[in-house]
Amino acid sequence: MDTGSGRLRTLPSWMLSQTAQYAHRLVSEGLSEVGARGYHYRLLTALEESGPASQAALGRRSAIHLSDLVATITELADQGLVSREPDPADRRRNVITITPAGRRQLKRLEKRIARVQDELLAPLTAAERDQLTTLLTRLLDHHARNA
Amino acid sequence: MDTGSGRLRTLPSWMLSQTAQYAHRLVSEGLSEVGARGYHYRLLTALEESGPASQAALGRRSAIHLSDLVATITELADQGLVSREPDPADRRRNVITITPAGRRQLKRLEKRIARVQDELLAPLTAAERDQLTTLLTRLLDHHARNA
DNA sequence: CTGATTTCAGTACCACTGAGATGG
DNA sequence: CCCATCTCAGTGCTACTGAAATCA
Repeated sequence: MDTGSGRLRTLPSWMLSQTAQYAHRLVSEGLSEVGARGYHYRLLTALEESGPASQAALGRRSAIHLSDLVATITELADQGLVSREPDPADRRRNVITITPAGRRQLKRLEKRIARVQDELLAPLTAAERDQLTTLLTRLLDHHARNA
Repeated sequence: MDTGSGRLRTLPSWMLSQTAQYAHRLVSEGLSEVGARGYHYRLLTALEESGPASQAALGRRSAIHLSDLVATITELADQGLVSREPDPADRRRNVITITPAGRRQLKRLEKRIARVQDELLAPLTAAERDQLTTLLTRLLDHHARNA
């Protein structure tokens, strides 16, 4: 991957994009070894944290657009990792539930994700990693508020 | 934009992706006010820094994939911001040159990009901004070497 | 022949928009 | 009628892959 030269290299927005791209590549590679992609990990994680939920609720937790969620759930359901059942209490809704196979897959994904974080931050000390996440949190909070 | 909840929020790769997404949105909005997009700014900047150059050289400097560069140059040429001339010395090559109109456009883009950096980093002090860019530089250097 | 350059066509991922159908 | 939910189809940006044509 080419990181560019000149002014670009010192432009904060550019540095962030580049770093995020390395992160994305590492994550994608890690997940594809297990036949998954980012949306799968995000959805399965949200599902395990919140328990069975409607698609709308999962969309919020996983930060996946509802339109994309439809296809993502279909993919996971085809692999038997989640089930999609109509909600008897509210027939507009589907209730999505993680299956035992889904939990096993999530465990595998989590291992790979953890390894990837370490690769990503390899050149930083523990203190520096904290510094970085603190600064990023500040930025995220600010922009989430001023959305 | 939804930033997600749970474990996701503390995952470094996720925080980087999210911050980069805010950055990307701000940049895109800033540039689209002048009818441009990221590739245009990157290409024009590379062109002003290096002078007239072949497409291959520009691809390296601007970190734009050669396949995408073809379309980008065509777009800029259609707007009269760059010219594409065959190189008399090596007929495989095109020589791309920025036009006066291209320079004027680049000035406008630079102003907007500078404003965007400030919006992006608004919640950080000058010292914290330095901290952030230093940490990101460390990461980028590391991953660029171990490419 | 080898290798550099340009071009074209298509893929992938993530985010988003708009419209329609169903149902509370 | 209004609103939430789900689905479908399509767009945009960035990055990338593979293959062909041109020519030093």
